[in-house]
Amino acid sequence: MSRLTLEDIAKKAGVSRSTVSRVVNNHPNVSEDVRQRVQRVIKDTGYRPNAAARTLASQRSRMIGLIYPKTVSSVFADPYYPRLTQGIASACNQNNFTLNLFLANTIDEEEKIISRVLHTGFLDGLLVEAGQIGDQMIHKLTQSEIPLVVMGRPYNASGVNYVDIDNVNAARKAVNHLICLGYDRIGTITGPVDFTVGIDRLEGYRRALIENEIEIDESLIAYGKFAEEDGYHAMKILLLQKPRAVFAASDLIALGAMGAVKEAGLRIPEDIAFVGFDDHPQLKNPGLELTTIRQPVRRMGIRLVETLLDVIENGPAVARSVIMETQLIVRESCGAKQMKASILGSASNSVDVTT
Amino acid sequence: MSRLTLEDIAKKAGVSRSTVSRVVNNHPNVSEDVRQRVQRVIKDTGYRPNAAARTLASQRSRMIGLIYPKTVSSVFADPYYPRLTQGIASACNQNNFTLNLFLANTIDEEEKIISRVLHTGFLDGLLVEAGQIGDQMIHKLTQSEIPLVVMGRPYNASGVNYVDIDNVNAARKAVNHLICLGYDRIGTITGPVDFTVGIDRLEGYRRALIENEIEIDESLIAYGKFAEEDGYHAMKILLLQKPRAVFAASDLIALGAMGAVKEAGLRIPEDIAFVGFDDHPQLKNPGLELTTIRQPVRRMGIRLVETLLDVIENGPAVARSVIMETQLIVRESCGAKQMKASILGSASNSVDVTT
DNA sequence: GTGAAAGCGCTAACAG
DNA sequence: CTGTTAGCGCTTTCAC
Repeated sequence: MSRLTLEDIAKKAGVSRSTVSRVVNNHPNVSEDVRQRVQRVIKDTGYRPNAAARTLASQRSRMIGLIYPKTVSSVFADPYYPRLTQGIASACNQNNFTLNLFLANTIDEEEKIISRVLHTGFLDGLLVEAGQIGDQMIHKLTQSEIPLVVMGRPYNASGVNYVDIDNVNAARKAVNHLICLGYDRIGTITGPVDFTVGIDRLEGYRRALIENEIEIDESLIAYGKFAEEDGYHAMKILLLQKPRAVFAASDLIALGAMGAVKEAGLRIPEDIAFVGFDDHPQLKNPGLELTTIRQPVRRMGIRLVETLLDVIENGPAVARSVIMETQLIVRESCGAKQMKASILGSASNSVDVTT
Repeated sequence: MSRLTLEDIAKKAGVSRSTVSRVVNNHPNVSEDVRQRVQRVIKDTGYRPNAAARTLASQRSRMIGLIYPKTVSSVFADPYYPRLTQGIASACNQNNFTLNLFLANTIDEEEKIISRVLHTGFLDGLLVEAGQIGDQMIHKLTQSEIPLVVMGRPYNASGVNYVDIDNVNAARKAVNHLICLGYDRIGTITGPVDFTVGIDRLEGYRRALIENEIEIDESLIAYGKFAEEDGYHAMKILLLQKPRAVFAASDLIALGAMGAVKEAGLRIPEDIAFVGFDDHPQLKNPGLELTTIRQPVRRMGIRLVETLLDVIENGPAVARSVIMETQLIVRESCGAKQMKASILGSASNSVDVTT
């Protein structure tokens, strides 16, 4: 228990309370010897300032909130969120901030969280997952003055700070890779199209085809969410269209889809080639190395915090939008490695192209 | 912004600050009409008390901390932790507590977190993952007076509160199921044996064999961590011993191991039967339904919070240890369903046996 | 049942 | 460079 107060330290060091406060807060106006003396006492006694008192007096808590709306907290176990959360937590540690986690399961919980977070004033800033299109959470949060950064581009992005990747171009890059490898009948299994990320990756697929003057065949587009079983079921349907290659909007989708392909007795990539999206390290499938788009999830978490601290520090005058780089990681599932050198050459060009 | 203070509300309602405070805190000594009047004003103005001021004055913050030590935060993306965290977050919402998340990546971060959490006095209690055996985190935390509940039985459990399942008996139940089905040469792939959970599940495997007077063949024990690739690599080795059935200490291990089995051209369960551990819903493998031990991870999270609130409320006089129930879930991978009715009968007996 | 008053432990002017 | 002095907004005795 932090029974010790500033007063106690002041007494022991033979100075006033304010001087101790200055030392604790690294204020410049303290003579070197006094600083030393006070720091000694602090160290010897193990004194730590009381957080609540500090917050009350300074109106800053060094706490930020991390909100996952109900539309995403149900899929919180998707490797994406833990990884992102790790990055966020890491950056908080780095900057001596404390992270408050809010997972909303129901619309009621969302309301409760919003009201708590906005009005009790114990948070310096807020990180919110973009969530489903039409979700009112972000809208409500922007009404208030609290510094806010959104994870993922919100549907109506005007004036709100966010950190994201360029999903359209990343997906385009993935599909272009398949086109470069010479495949025809390239299909896709989409993510949820009521999230910008799902829409954007589908849009990227379309653009790649259009750019290469390939007609878009709607029957080669199967709709899913991001989960493994979505991939499995969507692939079952897609198989009827006999695609030669598939761009899956997430690694999890790719995993499920590849399961369906194997079940059908087909080989990967000889019969159907795959490119996924995410490159989650923990999804390493030892049997089949997945070609995929790597997004720097952990670093995005760090960047989110840094952006938020910037807003907290320097005000919200300009809206920040940070776009992180992605990278095509070529492994076995796309068939590039099996192909002859000449094609490999043109394919490996795309490896280093970042959005 | 919570520009409004108690004072403002008091003025508007024509009462004193203390009365408003009483209303806010549901104190009994307020006449009904005054209570009504004050509540009206609060509602109309949208007043919310300032959290820092409250904490400072009352010495209670309604915040609890959730700490993942460095030995587990690296595997935070294992579905177990997100699920547990969901349960914890949900219970916090339920009880109007705020959750502070601490993920330690390095030993330095651990130190920093401990010191912050113990001495700045802004937390009413603490939840800590048990972590690796020999980890000093819990030891350090128990030194302080702060209410503490550990997730998973700590290695030296004397006097510390914890919530866990009975890993030994759950594993025993799983292996017994395989024995009942008539398999010989039952192997296991363990979890990390520097965690109590890894040790306990291995112990359960051993006990089941001993109980049934089956000699333990150490070459049928392959050591892994909990990850999918551990399962894959361990199985590669185990295959040389030609096991007829395998108890995997986690679903992820089972997944990886089954991949290796398929790669070897063997069938599940006809050639090798499997039982896993966890029953993570998001790991539904559409190709092969895994027989496994279900542990109520989300409910464990809820229970952790409830136990902690109990300690906060009623003091640490008695040490709480809560053991949650587990359940054997019979699906395809163990081969029970393919077997003839008589054997099925005896097997299904074990289905409802809970620890 | 209600109000007055004294802090909770700290920060931040303001003098000096 | 240092000390004094007000608060930050709330809870909580203690009188009445």
